[in-house]
Amino acid sequence: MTTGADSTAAALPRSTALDDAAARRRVSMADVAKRAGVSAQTVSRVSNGFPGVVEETRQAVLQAMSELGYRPNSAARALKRGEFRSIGVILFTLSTTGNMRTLEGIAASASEAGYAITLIPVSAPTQIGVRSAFTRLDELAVDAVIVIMEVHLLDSSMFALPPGVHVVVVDSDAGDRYAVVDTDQADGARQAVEHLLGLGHRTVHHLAGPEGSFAAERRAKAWRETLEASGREVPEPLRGDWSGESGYRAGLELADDPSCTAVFCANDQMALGVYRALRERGRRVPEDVSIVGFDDIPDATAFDPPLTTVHQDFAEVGRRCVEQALEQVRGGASRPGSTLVPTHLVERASTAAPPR
Amino acid sequence: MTTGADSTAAALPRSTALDDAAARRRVSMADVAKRAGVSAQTVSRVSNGFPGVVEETRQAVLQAMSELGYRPNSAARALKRGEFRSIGVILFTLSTTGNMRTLEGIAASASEAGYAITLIPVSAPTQIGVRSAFTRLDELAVDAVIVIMEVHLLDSSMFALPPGVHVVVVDSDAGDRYAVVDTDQADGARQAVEHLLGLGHRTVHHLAGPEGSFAAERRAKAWRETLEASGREVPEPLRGDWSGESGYRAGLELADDPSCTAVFCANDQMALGVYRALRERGRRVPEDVSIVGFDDIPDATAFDPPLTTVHQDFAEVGRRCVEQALEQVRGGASRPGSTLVPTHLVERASTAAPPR
DNA sequence: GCTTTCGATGTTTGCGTGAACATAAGACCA
DNA sequence: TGGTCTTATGTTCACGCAAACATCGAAAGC
Repeated sequence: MTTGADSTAAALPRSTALDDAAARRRVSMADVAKRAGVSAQTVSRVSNGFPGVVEETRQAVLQAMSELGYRPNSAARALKRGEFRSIGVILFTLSTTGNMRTLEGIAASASEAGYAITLIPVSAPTQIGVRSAFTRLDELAVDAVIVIMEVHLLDSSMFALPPGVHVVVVDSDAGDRYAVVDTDQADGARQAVEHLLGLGHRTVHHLAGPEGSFAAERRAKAWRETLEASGREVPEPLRGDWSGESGYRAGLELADDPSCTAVFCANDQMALGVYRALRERGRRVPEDVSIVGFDDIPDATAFDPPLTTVHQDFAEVGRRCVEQALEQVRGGASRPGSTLVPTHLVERASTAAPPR
Repeated sequence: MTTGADSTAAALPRSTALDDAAARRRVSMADVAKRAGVSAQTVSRVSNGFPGVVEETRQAVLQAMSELGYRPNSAARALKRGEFRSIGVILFTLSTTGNMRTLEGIAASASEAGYAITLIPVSAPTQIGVRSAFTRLDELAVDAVIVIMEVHLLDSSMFALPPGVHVVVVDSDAGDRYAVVDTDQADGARQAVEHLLGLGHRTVHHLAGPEGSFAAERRAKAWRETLEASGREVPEPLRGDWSGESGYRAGLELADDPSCTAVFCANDQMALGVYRALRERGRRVPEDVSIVGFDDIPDATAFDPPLTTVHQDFAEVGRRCVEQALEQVRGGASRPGSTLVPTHLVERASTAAPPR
């Protein structure tokens, strides 16, 4: 860039050079003020909609603004106000329905509250990846951070958390240390299992999510406890990695077990894989085997048969996250504690009474 | 968190009231400078890794920084430097594989280049929604904007685009006005159709995306042209809205048409719905009807049968977007023109020769 | 021994805003 | 008519940082 010469010229009231400089440099309040024949402060007042500016002046300023194409400089604003009006979101992947939807909810609520969202991607779900994301926070213009991630990855990094940055965590059990928002996964799992037991199944098999996932753990735990509470036998759970592929592999095992009449899958995608495996083995859903999923992805209605699954209100999760974050920003204090968003079972066509 | 008091106490060995005030304020370079016994400028040099600071001094500054928990104030930095090091992304929904993946790609590339991503959600895919998103741009700290959206919604709003903001558009035909990045959808559609014709199908039916979608139009157009180029009959295309539900409804029609032996679906989710409709009507995939999708969503391998589909490299799209955006930021000029990312057909098990 | 040079560090300044304070010009009342 | 409010507008300054320039001390060259 070689604007140096121009800006120097701008200091001197000259003709062409000045125009050039003004064109190159961004329009500031001072430019608008000069054009409108008022002081910069008056421009500021108009810009912020403050009272005490007579209508005539206001119009003159407004006109000068639009003529010059004035945009307030948010850096200067942030510097002056000491806040950025932006919330950072740290996450590893958008590839799961939950994360994606939660992010959407966050984005919607934040923009409604006049806050921007700054995405902080984590390159890899490792301590190093997470740590580097948090390091990047140092130079990021955010007032609060929402972490969508298994918090056990964070433990050691969290100590490096810059003070003054408020944190809300999703999908974690760190309610003792941070503000946590999540869906009531345990209750969702309970509803799923009880629904199947209510249909007459002797017990319910479980295709769990990967190890190390709190979501998977919570769902598995609630499944087990619900069975135990009813005095049912608890079959050995299978494990997938959330993918349809892994569901298919697990489904093959399940299909070979004639005692298996009901499966609670930890997410919908794995359920899709299970469908395929069962069909391949000649077992019908729901006549021979009932399936319940978790998430209620949009495609669940297009599954064949449409999937009975546990619906999670991710938009609400996002909303609460922002709510918590802003509360902290405004209150200045961190407030540990959990917020649970209710889940509910959506009954479609993949469950039925067991075969006799 | 109330650790502030400690660090302040160290900086200013004075009374409580003062400590409190300083604790509330963020640590600035001046604080670090005082603590380390150097000038603020030296702190700045260390902070930016500039040369000309003797190792001993550097260490002292570094130590003072960490003792005080110093974080550079990015607002002040942006104000001084005249750039934000942030790219805005305007999009309506994350709910489609493409948008989500593209966003991921953008986020990854941007953070690699030292840029942050600011999400600018559009509340509704209407002129008003889009316009308000662009208006919000005024107060947003971004150097460039990537628009992931059907550009025909933008037309009139674009005139209000603040000067000095560079734009890259995804999924659009506005290559004459803006820098556009997209996958080579026409070629993908061509490959899909030719694959089916190559298997011996007389013609290929098409389940198109919604009206007004450029992606849908492009795919439909290429489908038609490929058929025409081979001198095949062009059946009336059906229309869905990208959802599995709409695919199911269209599939029902398709199933009733005995002449239909091959369907090219404009996306994978609709293909899933078609699967279900065909199965309900007793038509097998691929023995009776071959299906090809578009997108290659992760679940495509878990479909039953695994779906043959057109793969799009969204990560690459995101990468190119950032590349284009940064080029504009650095070059200062807007550069219209299209960048096409190749697509390719992934053959799985949903296609076969037609029944005889 | 005296300047010259250069490397390390300090001082000044201004980026664009908006809070706080200052001023000017009427309006109103006694 | 003089004084007191009120209202509209202007001035000053600081936010935190870093570019530009200034200074200082020591090593190098004569």
